[in-house]
Amino acid sequence: MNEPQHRDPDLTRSRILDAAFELFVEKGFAGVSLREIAQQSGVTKSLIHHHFGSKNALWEAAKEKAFALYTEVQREELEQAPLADQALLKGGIVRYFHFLKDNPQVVRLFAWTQLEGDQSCGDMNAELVRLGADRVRQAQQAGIFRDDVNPVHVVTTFVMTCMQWFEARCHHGQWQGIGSDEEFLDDFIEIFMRGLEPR
Amino acid sequence: MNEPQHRDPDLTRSRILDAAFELFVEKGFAGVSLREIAQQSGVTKSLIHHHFGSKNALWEAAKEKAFALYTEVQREELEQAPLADQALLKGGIVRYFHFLKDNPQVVRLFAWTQLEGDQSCGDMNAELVRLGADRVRQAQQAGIFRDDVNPVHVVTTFVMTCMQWFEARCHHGQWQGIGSDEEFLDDFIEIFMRGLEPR
DNA sequence: TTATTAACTGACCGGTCGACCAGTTAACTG
DNA sequence: CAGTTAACTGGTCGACCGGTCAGTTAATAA
Repeated sequence: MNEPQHRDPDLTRSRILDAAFELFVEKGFAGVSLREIAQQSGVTKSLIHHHFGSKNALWEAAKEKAFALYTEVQREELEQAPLADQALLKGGIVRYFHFLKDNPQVVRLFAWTQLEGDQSCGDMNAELVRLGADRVRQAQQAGIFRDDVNPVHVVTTFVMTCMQWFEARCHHGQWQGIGSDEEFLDDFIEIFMRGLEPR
Repeated sequence: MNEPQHRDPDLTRSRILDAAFELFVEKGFAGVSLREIAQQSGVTKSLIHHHFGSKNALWEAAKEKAFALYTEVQREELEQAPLADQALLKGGIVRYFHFLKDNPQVVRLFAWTQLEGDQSCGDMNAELVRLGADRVRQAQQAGIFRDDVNPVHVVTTFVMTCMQWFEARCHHGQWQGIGSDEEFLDDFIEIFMRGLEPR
């Protein structure tokens, strides 16, 4: 039987990273102090420097953690067999929407990096958008989508709407007459998919 | 002829507010110090406290400045005579898009407040959305738009897409195959308007 | 001209920031 | 077992934070 270890650098590292991730998502880079992260993760401030070097490096690590999950899930989705009919394309949108709903931290971290002007995660998205645009192009060639619009713009519209829905929740949450996540998604898909139908 | 005044409190106030606005838009509330604002506006830090009381109050004043412009322009737009045909509705979207393009600071300040969880400017938007939804409802009743979707969702989709386009510019700016502002707007309107056509 | 008000200054406050470092201790290696 | 490495601690650094205050100066009202 393994005796309980007094030291576990991997665990320590991940506890720091988890706490940093949570706090950065909540308040952004400038809004969080290393002392806060140290307290929340139950380690000393010096240990953070020991494991990550600086606040900036920790921030980069937190972003990487979030976007690794995002990239992995989306690439897996996009590298499946081409979606042959409208119902499957619709399913792709629904799954993307629910991924964001289940991972609101990713959405917030995206937003923080956007405001920072950080291009790195835009670059990371670039390949996913390329794959998505390929899918749209296939659907256009198959006659499922109209072919007089830029496939990249189709993907962009759909991605941005889903992102902004969750990012702006605190804004539109109080609007009179607005529906639930699912009701909004239904209406958006209705409009979006019909707008993409060939004449 | 007026002799040049040695003191001009109104000018001082507005110079502070302008500098604060610019810096808050750039870096957010937590990312800006009063010393920075003092330096940029050419006044002493104490004067900022004299005119605004605290950093928080200055932040509120900066938000108010941005959103006053936004609200005024949009209300004016929405209180015109009801838009009777598709071309006019399309024109409303185009004007909104270009307003955001011409006032990127407003978009960024919206984004900062969203991440802060500030509901006040969501509330401010609420009335505009109500007016917009009324317009959509009128178009539905006139048979210009399909009537099987929630009018609030129509407005929300359109507002969010325009907002996110400019907010996420640093992300999608590098994507391969993406078009200019105008090309994206054309495609979005194409999809969105056709998606709203009655069967 | 004088009194009052308010714009404005510079110094200073306690507190927090990220970073650094010398020293300690536990785990690993040969 | 001794020797090396690295995880970990506590204390400290200079810089900067938002805010306060006593004092000065310019505009204004009586």
